[in-house]
Amino acid sequence: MSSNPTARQKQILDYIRRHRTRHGLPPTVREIQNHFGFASPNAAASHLRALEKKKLLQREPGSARALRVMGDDRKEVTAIPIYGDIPAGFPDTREQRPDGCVYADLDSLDIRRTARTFAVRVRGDSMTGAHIVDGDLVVLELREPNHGNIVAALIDGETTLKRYLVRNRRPFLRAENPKYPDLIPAHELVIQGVMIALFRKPKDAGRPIEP
Amino acid sequence: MSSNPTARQKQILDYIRRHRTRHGLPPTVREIQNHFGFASPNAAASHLRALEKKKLLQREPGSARALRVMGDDRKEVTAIPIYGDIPAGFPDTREQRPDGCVYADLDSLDIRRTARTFAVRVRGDSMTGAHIVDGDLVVLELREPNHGNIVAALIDGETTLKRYLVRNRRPFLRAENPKYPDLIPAHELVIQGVMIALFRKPKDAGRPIEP
DNA sequence: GAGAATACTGGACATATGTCCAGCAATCCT
DNA sequence: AGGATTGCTGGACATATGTCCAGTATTCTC
Repeated sequence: MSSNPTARQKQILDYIRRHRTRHGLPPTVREIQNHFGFASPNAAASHLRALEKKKLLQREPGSARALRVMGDDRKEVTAIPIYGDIPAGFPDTREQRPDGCVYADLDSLDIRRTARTFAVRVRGDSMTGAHIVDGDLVVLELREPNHGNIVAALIDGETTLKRYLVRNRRPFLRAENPKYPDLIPAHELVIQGVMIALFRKPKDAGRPIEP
Repeated sequence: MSSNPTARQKQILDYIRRHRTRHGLPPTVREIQNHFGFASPNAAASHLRALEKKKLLQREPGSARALRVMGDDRKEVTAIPIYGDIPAGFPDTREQRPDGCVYADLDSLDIRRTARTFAVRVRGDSMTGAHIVDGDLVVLELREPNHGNIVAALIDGETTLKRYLVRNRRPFLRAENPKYPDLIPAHELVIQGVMIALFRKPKDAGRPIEP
């Protein structure tokens, strides 16, 4: 019976979430009022009432800031392991040691829980034509690729990112960089994953000294 | 000057932590009082005062439940609001309506909790030279840009992504695409944010039909 | 066209909550 | 011995905060 929020109600929910992560606690009714410029606290309160009715929010009557956005606990943060170097035989062996993890929610990445997802740090310039550059973190899903997908493939014991193409029913790999030739697999094509997301943190994001 | 808590003060800190993870928000002074069986709220309040003095706790005077255990910045997922369209005057006006949120952990993005962070959906091809393409989600931080940073700037009432450069002490903007000329600001340069991360979910990440 | 839901304004009230003052006993420091 | 710190009791106050009532306008729904 939990219906969907209206556009306005979605904004309220987002504000509550944002306030919680920024300040460590949910906002008060009047903080919501001020943020949205309401003239009365009742405007905010009635939104909360509506959201509670829709079971999108839980409240504790009479208790300050006692707001709990439902489904936020369910908003699972997936830990995606980062493999700097993928050895042969992946993903059957379990000896890989992730160089860390990146955390993101399922909705943002459109990740299916059942899927095996991992990330690779991109090295080289073989995919600059697809605007994937050295240092990027590419999130991959373990599945069969479709024509045109960008995939991580195992070639000569090394993992590289290439575009997966099919011509005359024969799959081959193409680097998105004229410097590199197409790769026609001699025997078998080992696809380790299909790109579903990209994550970049510029190195030059220099920050001023903290005050 | 941050000394160590006494045994009792440690219990207080632990209770605050536990309450926060269990209920989603820190306790009130009187909730602490009741939990420890104090006869007066002042008993709890003076503990909080002592903890704040030792810099183990941060409080917001006059604000309910505004307790923050220091050094407790766990791996928390930040909700970053996505602004599809940023109106003039941002960020002073409060009329912005996020089109949603993207969630990521603080470590991945190197986000400071105090910083104001938001995201913009990239439109156009003005930054393809920097490998930022249409549809990308750019995470920005509200701060002064440095030479070479990629920034969101307000030009003619529209927000566009450009590289921020300084020559002869004069700042100007450069699109990373030869199609577009440099932008020398006539009067004032309105910088809305500095890029700290990029997030891409390929549209062509075609998936096979779910079983 | 009636009714419900949404999205508010405006004012008011009860209480939840942070804070302050005065005081007491025990412990630690020097 | 004396002062500072800790750990409380007891009472009180100001306000921060949740909540309620009445009313208006718009949009959606059937």
